[in-house]
Amino acid sequence: MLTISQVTERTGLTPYTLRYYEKIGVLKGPSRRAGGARSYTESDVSYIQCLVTLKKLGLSLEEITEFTRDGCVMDRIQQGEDPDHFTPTLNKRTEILSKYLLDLEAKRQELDHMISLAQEKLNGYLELSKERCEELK
Amino acid sequence: MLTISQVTERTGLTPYTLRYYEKIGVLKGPSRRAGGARSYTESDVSYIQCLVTLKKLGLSLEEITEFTRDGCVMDRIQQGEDPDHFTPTLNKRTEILSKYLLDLEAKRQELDHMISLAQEKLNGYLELSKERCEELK
DNA sequence: CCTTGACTTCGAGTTAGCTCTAACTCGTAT
DNA sequence: ATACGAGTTAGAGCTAACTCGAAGTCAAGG
Repeated sequence: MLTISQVTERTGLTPYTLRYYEKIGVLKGPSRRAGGARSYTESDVSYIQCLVTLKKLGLSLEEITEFTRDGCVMDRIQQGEDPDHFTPTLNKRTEILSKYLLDLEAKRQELDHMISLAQEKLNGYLELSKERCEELK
Repeated sequence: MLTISQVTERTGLTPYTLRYYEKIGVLKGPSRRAGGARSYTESDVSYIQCLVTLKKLGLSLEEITEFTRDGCVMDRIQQGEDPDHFTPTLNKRTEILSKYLLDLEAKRQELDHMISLAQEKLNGYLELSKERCEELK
C-alpha cells in the first residue's frame, strides 16, 4: 500500500492533481489508512499511469473518464465477478471500445504523417550541411 | 486567395480561433484584401492544418510555435532565399528538429502501447460474447 | 509532552485556450 | 439609397485543469 507522495513519484502527478482528479471523479477514491491518509494499490498506480499517457496524447479528462469506464468492467469480469451482471451493456461497451481503437489508430496515422514530414525537413538540413562541407574543400 | 470562413471550413477552426492565434503569434498575419479582410494562401492553410494535427496530439500552442518556427527556415531556403543567411543557426535548428522527431517517436510508442492494450481488452469482450453464444446453443 | 513532517479538507486563485459581444466597415444585391 | 451578409477590432467572459494557502489531524521520535 502506497502513500500519495509515493504515487506522485511513480506517476509524475502532484498530490494536488491526484486529489483534484478524485474530486471530479476521474479517479475513484482509494482506501484509507487509520488517520484518513490515502492508501493506493499497485493496480491504482497502473491505472493512473495509463491516464497520464492518454493525457499526453491529447485526450481531455472527460474523454479519459468516458473511455476508461470500460476497462473496469473487463477487469471486474477477469477478477471473477459474475459476467451476467454486465451482459446487457456488453455490446454497447464493445462498440465504445472499438470506436476508441479507431480514434487511436487515426491518431497514429496523423502522427506518422508528422514524423515523415519532420524527417523530410531534417534530411533537407543534413543535405545542406553536407553541401556546405564539400564547398569548403 | 481564401477568406477566413473558407479557411474555417478547411481546418475546422472557428474565425475567433484563427484571429486569436494571430493575436498571440501562433500564426503570422496573412495579407489583406481591399477593405482589410484577411486573405489566406494555400500554403497558409496547410500550415494551419499541420498546427491542428499537432494540437490533437496534445502539444501546447507554445510548443507548436517553438517547433514550427523551424519549418519556415527550410521553406525559405527551398524557395531560393540565400542559405548563408541561415547558416549560423543551422546546426541549432537541426538539433531542435531532431529533438522534435524523438518526441514524436516517443509519442508513437506510447500510442502503440495504448492500442495494443485496447485491442487486448476488445478481444476479451469478443471472446466473452462468443462463449455466451455457444452457451445458448 | 511536544515538535516535526506528512498527510487531510476546503475554497480561492491562476493559466491556457478559446468564445463571444458590441460597435463598426465594407461590397454587393434590390 | 438601403439593407444585408461577411468581414473588422477591442475587450470582456468562460471553461478546463490545475495550483496553492490556510488551518487542522495524526504518528513517530527526542
